[in-house]
Amino acid sequence: MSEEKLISVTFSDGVERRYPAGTSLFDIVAEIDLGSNVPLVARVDGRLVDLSTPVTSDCAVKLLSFESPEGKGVYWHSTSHILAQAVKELFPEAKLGVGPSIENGFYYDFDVQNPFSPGDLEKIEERMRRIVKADLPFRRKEVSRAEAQRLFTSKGEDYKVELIEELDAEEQPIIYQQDGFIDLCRGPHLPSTGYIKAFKLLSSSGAYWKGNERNPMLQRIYGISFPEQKQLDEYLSKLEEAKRRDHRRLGQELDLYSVHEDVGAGLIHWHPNGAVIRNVIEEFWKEEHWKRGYKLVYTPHIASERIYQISGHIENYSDLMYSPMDIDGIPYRLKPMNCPGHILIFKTRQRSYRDLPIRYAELGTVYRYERSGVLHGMLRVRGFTQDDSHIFCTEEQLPDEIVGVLDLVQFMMDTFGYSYKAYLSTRPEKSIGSDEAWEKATNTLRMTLEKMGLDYQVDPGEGVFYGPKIDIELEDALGREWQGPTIQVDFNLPERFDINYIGQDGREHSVVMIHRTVLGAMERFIGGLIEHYGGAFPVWLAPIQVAIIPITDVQMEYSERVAEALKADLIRVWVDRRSEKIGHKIRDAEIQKIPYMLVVGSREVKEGTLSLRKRGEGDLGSVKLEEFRTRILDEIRKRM
RNA sequence: GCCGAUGUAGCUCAGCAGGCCAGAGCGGCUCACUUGUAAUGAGCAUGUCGGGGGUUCGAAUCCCUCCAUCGGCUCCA
Repeated sequence: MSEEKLISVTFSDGVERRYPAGTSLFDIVAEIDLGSNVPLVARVDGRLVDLSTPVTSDCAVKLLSFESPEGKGVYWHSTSHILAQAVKELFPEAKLGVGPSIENGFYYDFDVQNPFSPGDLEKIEERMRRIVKADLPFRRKEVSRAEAQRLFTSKGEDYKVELIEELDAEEQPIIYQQDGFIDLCRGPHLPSTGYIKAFKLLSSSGAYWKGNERNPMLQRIYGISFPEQKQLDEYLSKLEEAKRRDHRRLGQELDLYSVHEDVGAGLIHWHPNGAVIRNVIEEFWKEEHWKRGYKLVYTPHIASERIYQISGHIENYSDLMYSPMDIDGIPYRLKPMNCPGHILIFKTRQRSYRDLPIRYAELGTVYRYERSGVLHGMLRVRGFTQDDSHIFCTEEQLPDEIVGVLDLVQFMMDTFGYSYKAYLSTRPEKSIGSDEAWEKATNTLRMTLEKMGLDYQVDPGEGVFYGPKIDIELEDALGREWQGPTIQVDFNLPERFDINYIGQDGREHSVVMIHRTVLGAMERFIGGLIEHYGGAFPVWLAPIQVAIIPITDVQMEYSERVAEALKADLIRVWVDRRSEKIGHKIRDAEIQKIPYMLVVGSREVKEGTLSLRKRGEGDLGSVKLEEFRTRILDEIRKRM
């Protein structure tokens, strides 16, 4: 009997086992009972590999199922290969682009004569089902560069050939094959196509090769897959839920806003209901800024082009600015940003160190040219109102100012029920300012985040050219991320505008300038809020806070009296005077997502009470007017 | 801006292998009902069939073009 060498495999749970050298992970897995947690791939000494990989020396192994991010990624990536195989079988002339896994699912890009139709997607799905059923193994093979070149050139896969040419010199091309389908791919992959239990192709669209708009446009197919049909159904119903919450749909149903072709794309008209929400938020915003030492200012919506030459906006942002209009022979522009105006106000007098910090804040409406294809409801528009502020301070004051802004951010986001993550963006390649200034400011931002105990990630090189920044990402009720507050230090404008202050030493010093927004823009923020709340706004924001529902006309007068009493406290009340059955009125109030309903019948009139009903919760029994008034005012005050 | 799809009543949608007055449901209006916690019934009216141009005896339907919207790409508050 030959001497079989045993090697030691340590699993992630600490268990150590011995196997003959050359045993594949797949065979190892077969011996272990892992319950329903089917392993898909493994990390061997930290490297992600196929289960078909043999273990040849002592190693640490971590088996990964669909429950892990890596497992999901591999699962989806393998599904994309199945998609590609199906497409190649049905459309042999299609050329392959790339087909990675993404945050939710996967895609694959193809160069085809005719874009895919919805009917094509069905046919492709059908073909994919056959490939899954055949349970074809994914086979990995390392090939030489020349071999890979020859192989993909002979297949006419120009894009793959391009990818091979771009491989690092030391990187060896790897191909994966299932059945007759061969793809250039780093892997790893599932053991076989049969692992895919439930999948769906979701959409197709154009996408530029390598994401560059000068490159040819390929046709991309998106899809998703899961180990269980139930998970796919859940995912699809989550998509449905997101659709139900879509701010464009709710904006229409709840009569919040509209956009008009005759006015122009991306320009929002706020209806009374939407305007209430905006007004309440703006009042709250102003109040909070007053409390925190900001001074509110207003600046004009158009300005001579000269100011944007000084600020550098013409130079750096001209493609997002609207063309000039001629006024008395001078070119004027619609305001794309509020900063120059605030700076001019700052500069109207000489500032002493005693004046600083100066915090100017403005709900400033700006207009920016957005390409037609990117417009999206209230979230991506061409005219919007930023909750903008510029803080002018000394270098010493910078840390405290950042703390102040972050504290405001936390307070605001807690009020709206968002959780959030912070990102620190450092110096990009193309930038202005000294190394020293960058380092100082970046460190200040970093130290402040740490001091406040905020979790943050560093985005290296993602800062703006004029300074480092902190971005806050919000997570909404559906777990989706939104771009939120941003705090930017600016080394550029103080220099361009030559803004400074007189220090204690009687000499001029340069001002440190911070741009910051907390909500971003009213349009985008409220569009996001609509989805966050699914249209069911908390009482303090609800356009109509109380619906009073008389059962018959006999209770109309009493109802009106109750309404008047509540209106006196600025509570937004509506009396449903329609000659409808109470069930109908309640249904409509629920659909309109009105937080409170007060049902008034003869019993209530006789007893001088109200029958209280809460949105989504149903009948709460009878209350006295005073009792209800106290309750709702308390909720409004607490911004519940 | 690019690729694809869509655009018919206030809303959601049917009609679109060209051909009598363009339809349904919801909503609206009128009338009746006076109602107890998620849809009372009857009647009436819905309209430059996205805009412009063309083909045709005849266009919501076919072609061209512009606009808007939707899904993506690229870009972004």
